[in-house]
Amino acid sequence: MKLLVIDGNSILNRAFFAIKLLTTKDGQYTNAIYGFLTTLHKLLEETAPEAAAVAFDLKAPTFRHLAYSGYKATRKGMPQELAAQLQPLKDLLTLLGFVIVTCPGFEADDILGTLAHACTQQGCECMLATGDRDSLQLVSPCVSVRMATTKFGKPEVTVFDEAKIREVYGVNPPQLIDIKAIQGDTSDCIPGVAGIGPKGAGELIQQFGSLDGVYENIDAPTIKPAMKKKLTEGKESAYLSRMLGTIRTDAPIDTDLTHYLRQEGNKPAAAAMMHRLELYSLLPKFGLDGIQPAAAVSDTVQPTQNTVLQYQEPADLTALYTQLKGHSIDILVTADGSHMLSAELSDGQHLWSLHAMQEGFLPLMEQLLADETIPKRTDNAKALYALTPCRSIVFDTGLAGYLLNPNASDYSIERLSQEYSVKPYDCEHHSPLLTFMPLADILQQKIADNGQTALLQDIELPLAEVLADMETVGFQADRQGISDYGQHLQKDIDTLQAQIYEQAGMEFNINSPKQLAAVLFETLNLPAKKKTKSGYSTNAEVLEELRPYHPIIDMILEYRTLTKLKSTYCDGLIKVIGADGRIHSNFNQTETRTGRISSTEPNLQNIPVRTERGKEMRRFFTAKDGCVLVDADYSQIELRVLAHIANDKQMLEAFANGEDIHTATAAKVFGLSPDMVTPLLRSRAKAVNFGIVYGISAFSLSKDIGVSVKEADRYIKDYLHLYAGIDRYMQDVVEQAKKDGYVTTLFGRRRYLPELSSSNKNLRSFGERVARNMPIQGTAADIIKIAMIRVYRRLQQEQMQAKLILQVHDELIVEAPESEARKAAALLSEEMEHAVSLSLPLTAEAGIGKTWYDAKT
DNA sequence: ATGGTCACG
DNA sequence: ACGTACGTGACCATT
Repeated sequence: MKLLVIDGNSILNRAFFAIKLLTTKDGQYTNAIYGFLTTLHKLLEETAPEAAAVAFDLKAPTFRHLAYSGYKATRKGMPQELAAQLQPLKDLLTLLGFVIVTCPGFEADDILGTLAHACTQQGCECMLATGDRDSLQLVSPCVSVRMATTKFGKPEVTVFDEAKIREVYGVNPPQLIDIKAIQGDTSDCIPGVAGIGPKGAGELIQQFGSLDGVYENIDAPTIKPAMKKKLTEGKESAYLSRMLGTIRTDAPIDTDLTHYLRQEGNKPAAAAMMHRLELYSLLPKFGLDGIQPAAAVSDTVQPTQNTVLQYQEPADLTALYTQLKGHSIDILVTADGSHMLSAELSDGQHLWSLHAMQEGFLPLMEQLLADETIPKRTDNAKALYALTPCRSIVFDTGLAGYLLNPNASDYSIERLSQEYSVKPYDCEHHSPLLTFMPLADILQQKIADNGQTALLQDIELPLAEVLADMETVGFQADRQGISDYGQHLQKDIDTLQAQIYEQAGMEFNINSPKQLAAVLFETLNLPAKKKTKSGYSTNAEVLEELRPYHPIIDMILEYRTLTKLKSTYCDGLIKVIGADGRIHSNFNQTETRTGRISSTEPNLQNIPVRTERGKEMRRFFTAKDGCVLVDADYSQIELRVLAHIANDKQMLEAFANGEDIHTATAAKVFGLSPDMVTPLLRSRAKAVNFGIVYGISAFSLSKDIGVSVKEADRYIKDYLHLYAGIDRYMQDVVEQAKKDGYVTTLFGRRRYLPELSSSNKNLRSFGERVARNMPIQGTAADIIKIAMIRVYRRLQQEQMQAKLILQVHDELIVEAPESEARKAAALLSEEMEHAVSLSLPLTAEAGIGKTWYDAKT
């Protein structure tokens, strides 16, 4: 039989330091777990053992620690980021069917020694896997060591048998103990003999065979007087070191090797755990692809009711509606990936489970969903609204999950059931029938506990309908116009490409940062500035500085601009224009950590505007025949929100007086009258205003506005002195966040910040910046969401044809018949300005035009 | 799949 | 001494 014994701590440690920190969206660190499991997988493939054990240290000091009091002194505790991964790894290994072995008073390598010894006695082959060279002393005819390392994130394994050790160290494995006894090992706090290193120690043992041999021959002529002196003075230390360095083989652990035979484990639970750790690439490596992850893995939360539900065969569905109408009934409508509906209905005693394949299902659902008197819960309100008119949708598990913690990427009922450890109802005859009602109950309770009920019911749920409508309506696009513009761009791109090749003296792929860097910094010998992980950076900021050195730089910058426009906007947009001539973007409501919505396939929230040539794209976003576009955007919404939240007198006053905030800031900071503020000073003040919202640093500000770090630091200090309320807010919000573990917006939206308790300074600083920024960005997001709902409802109430079609964070676009244009514009800015009442006014100005380009004010 | 780059607020 | 502004998504090259 072949037994694989793994030094868990050693391999976990190596993996942790070899792989950059990874976290799940919930903040669970996973890099060491990931590295450990890839190494484990490689070991299993290479050694195919029938039995396996994973050894771990326990925290308590071992006997060897106690034997030498200096031992612990320099040994640092493991970083918190690593410690947090230990228990999850052990749990996962157990679920994967591995036996975990620990032993109080013994270290992991003593367990390796003990199991190796047991194998030797029982005539089994033993393979030890570790990252630590100490274990090499255990190698024997039936014991080999797999030295595991991680290179560039990939596991590597070197096999050490007796021959290999003789080749590398020139001695037999047990003699390694004696070498170490002389040379010592600072990392293990083994003193050795002062003044003798690896070379001297190795020669001595090779010559005399052992530590005893050395001291028996201490007068031998090959030992020079200086060496003899060191050895004599260090004799006691040498023997102590040998004791410390000898791995024990007598740990009181289970040595019945059959107990380590590999087991199946609990595959669904293991798969669920890997999903939770977001280690998707490992699923196939452990035979877990295609395994349905366990729906519930923990017993910590019981279903809210202990009702035993009687499963009812779905009967005649038309009759069912009549039966249900007027009774208090719980309905949960779920939409699968392709928005195919199913439903669960319960009257407290019975459970009906309905699906789309049943005769009469859709008509029943449409009737149920449209019935205002019947409250319904769902896992995807937006999908329901997109499918059919709905009334009284009172709860959405996905939106609730998102509000409870936006640091996740998946708000499916399946994943939420795991996160909140919800068990299915116990349902007679069909046990366990999966129902998500208990999950909905728990989420609803948690939303209430968090004070987020209004946020859910009054903002997110109504918004789902608005977004569904925006997606359905779409934005008309001028396909021919885009195509012509693309052709025009392509001509210029071809010309530029030829010129670039000529300047470079060769042809290469300009789109490849790697090849471009080679041309610029090697062929043309331009001064390289910034580096990235994989080479020299060629981004616009770097190129900008290189412009004076070579005419090719301008061409490349131009080429980048044009190819971006061509590929992302011309080619990209043409691909997604529907048969109706309109672009139907997807507006995701549970994507961002701040509460903003995001737009995909295509992203309509990053259509160019900052340069004239890019802005041209907006001419191809048009109103349909007989209609115009009405576009309104908030003026400085984030700074206004900041002024409100921080309750900063100076800034509130500036806004209340209708001043230009950047000019006002410049005037105050530089002590000038507003009409003395030059454009340069205003732009610097503007950069500081932006920087403040992002959680400024002097370094970044200096880079942004091109002054020294010292000068930038002065600006920030003066700014915070002037706006004392903002200064206080920026300190308070971080302090509060550290206390609570999360920050919130004015409307109770939360973001948890595990980064704040990281031991990594950069990560912690990041957390602090986020703590300062999220309440501002998030509150602005809340406000425009409220405005969207109000605009949507007003347009309905006024029975207008106009439709809301796009949101770009601080901007709303309505497509309206020409006859409604002025009314729509007034309505739009009115609803945006009055969406909420703050201690300063919000302003939104509307523009009207045939295209987006023309409508934007 | 990841990194580099660049488009937006 | 180091790395540095918040939030997104798409495209391309490379692995």
